[in-house]
Amino acid sequence: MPRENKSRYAVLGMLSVHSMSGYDIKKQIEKGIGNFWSEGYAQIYPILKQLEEEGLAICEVERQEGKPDRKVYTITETGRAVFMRWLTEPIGQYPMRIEVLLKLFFAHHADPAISIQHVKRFQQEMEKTFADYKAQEREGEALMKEGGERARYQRMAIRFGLYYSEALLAWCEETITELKRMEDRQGEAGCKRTLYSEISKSTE
Amino acid sequence: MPRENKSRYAVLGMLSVHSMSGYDIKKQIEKGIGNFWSEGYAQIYPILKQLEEEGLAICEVERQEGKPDRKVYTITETGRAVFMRWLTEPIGQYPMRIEVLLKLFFAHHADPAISIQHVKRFQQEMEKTFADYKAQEREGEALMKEGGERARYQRMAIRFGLYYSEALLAWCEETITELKRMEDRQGEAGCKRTLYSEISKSTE
DNA sequence: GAGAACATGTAAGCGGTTACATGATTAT
DNA sequence: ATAATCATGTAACCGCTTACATGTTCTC
Repeated sequence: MPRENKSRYAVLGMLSVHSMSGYDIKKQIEKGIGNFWSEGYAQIYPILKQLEEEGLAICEVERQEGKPDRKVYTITETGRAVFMRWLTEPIGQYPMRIEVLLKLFFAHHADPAISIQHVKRFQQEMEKTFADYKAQEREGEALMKEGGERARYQRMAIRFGLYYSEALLAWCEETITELKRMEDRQGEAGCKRTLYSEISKSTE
Repeated sequence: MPRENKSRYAVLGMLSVHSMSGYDIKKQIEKGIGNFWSEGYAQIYPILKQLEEEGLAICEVERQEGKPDRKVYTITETGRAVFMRWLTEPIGQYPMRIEVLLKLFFAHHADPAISIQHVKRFQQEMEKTFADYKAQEREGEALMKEGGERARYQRMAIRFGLYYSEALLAWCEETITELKRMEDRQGEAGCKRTLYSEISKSTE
């Protein structure tokens, strides 16, 4: 089976909540699911056009003063049906590609200091991610009290992010500690690491 | 800047460890970094050809009896230099696309039972991932005692997987519990969920 | 006899990113 | 002045997956 286009469903999903323009969709994706999903205009606009052609959404032009026209898209019943079909379909497993790990896997070729840099950068990213999710959690709590069903589901996605980023922050600390230990040991031995020299290690 | 081809570096990385054929590379990637990286033959073979053309690897044909010929590739010094440049370059952040979360985010349109299915499937995947990493950890311990520097780095990647999958397994349990609670509450109220009906909730 | 493992590739086509193109208004 | 926000799009290009193509040997 040919793999299906998930971007379509992200766009359709946004339209299932509110009618909006391509520009809005981008903003909403960034705000709502930006931590685990992203779409560019170069994806969104062609998809919207296509959805209209297929009768899954209709488009109305909204004139504005002092601002460009907006093309507001509304999901149709067919659109909702198609979206629901995707929503109920079982998920497929996604292949991951984690660049830090790829570099770490081959890092014995280089100085540990290089790896420390990589992991620290990843750590910064995770800290940002964690903070984002925390902020979203606080925001979400207000909505939860209003008794929104939707807020409950969104909270689950946020909790995912919290579990995820917290765990990986712990990994970063552990790993940086270990890398520093390796760096020290190397310093003691007076060995400088290059691609072609393998340091001889004394088994402690 | 145009984004660079990471698959090239995965292949080059494998060659930096041992000379091998495209077939071997596939196997080694699956075995060694399969949990966080994957490449298909349709990537590997053209890359190898290209690497040879660029002088980053050389190819020797090895004749075998009863088996097809093997084209064994060996990394050149230029190849190592190019690989090292990538290895020392800072990592870029990767955009994630997690399908479960996308579905969960819009799941208020559907019955909680659907979400339970999705999360359970994800849970199964994570259990497999966790078991894989655990097995790799045990294997790795043997190598660690031999005092391999490389084994230390590989262990860090494995630890990443353990932190990662353990955290997400915890999330799965929490989420399934919550979803079941929502399912029960819905059953009590006698409401059936469709796209167009919003259930009214009594604030407890 | 069927299927897995060994071994190397190509072609088609979608998916996704980057860069380009345009143009008005508002805030610093 | 300069940058940011609002707003919509296109073109080119690469990455990556899927499917196709071929042929032998060994195992069940």
